[in-house]
Amino acid sequence: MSDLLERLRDRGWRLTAQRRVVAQVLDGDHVHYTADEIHALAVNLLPEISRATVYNTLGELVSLGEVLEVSTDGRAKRYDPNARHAHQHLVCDACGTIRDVHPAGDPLGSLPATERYGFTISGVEVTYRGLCPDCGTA
Amino acid sequence: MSDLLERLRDRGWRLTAQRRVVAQVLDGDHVHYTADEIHALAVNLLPEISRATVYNTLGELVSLGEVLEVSTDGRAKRYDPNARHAHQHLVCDACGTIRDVHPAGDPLGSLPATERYGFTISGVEVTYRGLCPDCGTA
DNA sequence: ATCCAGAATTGGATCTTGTCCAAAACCGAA
DNA sequence: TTCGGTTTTGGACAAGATCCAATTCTGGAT
Repeated sequence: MSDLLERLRDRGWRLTAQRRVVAQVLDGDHVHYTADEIHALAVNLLPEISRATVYNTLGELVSLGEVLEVSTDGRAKRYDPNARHAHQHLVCDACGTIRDVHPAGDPLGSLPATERYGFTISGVEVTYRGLCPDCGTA
Repeated sequence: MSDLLERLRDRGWRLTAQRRVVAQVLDGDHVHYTADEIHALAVNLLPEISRATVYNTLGELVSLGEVLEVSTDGRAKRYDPNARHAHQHLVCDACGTIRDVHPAGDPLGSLPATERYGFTISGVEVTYRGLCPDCGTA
């Protein structure tokens, strides 16, 4: 966690109590939260933090490349603090939970030119879908 | 298009003017629309159709497996009438446009057991991201 | 051709997610 | 300690989507 905060200070971030708390909540988990979940967790540590600040801070972390924004279906976006390591996601179709996975194989190469339709391709995402342990046994 | 309508009638669907129009709008395109775009197109053909009906109909088509719901980032969901053929998506990060692609290679196999964390996996999605021809030259 | 029960449609209210703004509070360099 | 510029706040707002009771309509039965 201090890793992240140090990187941010080096980039000129002011270290406010609010930002520290958001960083602390995000730290190192492999199951990702929505902005409102992060807000709820942050409130436990700092009761007066506002929703807008959590959204602002998450947005800045995404811009800086420290956190990834992951969205599934019409649900709320989730924030993945594990932006530095290549990985894929496992999504529960019932409750929306997202987990990181680190598959062995290389994700397929890029698209053949005949399938690009003039697009400039910058990346590939691979998402596995299914039911998490909690929802699967219902 | 009548293919789709016939399959639906076989499953006990009542064929209303509204449903016919939604099916007609969805028919066979490889660039996918949002619900509101579909509503706008439907209004051209049937001025009094309501937004709720378009949402209802799309939801039913998704439940029946005739249409896929595709969502990207915080944007509106898009509807992919091409549910019966395996394919992947090409998404424009600037304007949200989605196109189908039909890559040659098999999408990677399923996840190794050690990476499943108790999930029951039902599918894999592969999405290429980039800029479409219109947005890329800006 | 007509009737009728149940299914579908309507449109407005409502919910959720997320963004925006001006005022107030705060951080940290000097 | 002071001060300027950065952050935070919270309430208003916007977009996407869902819900609901009242109304309309479909299609099988007659």
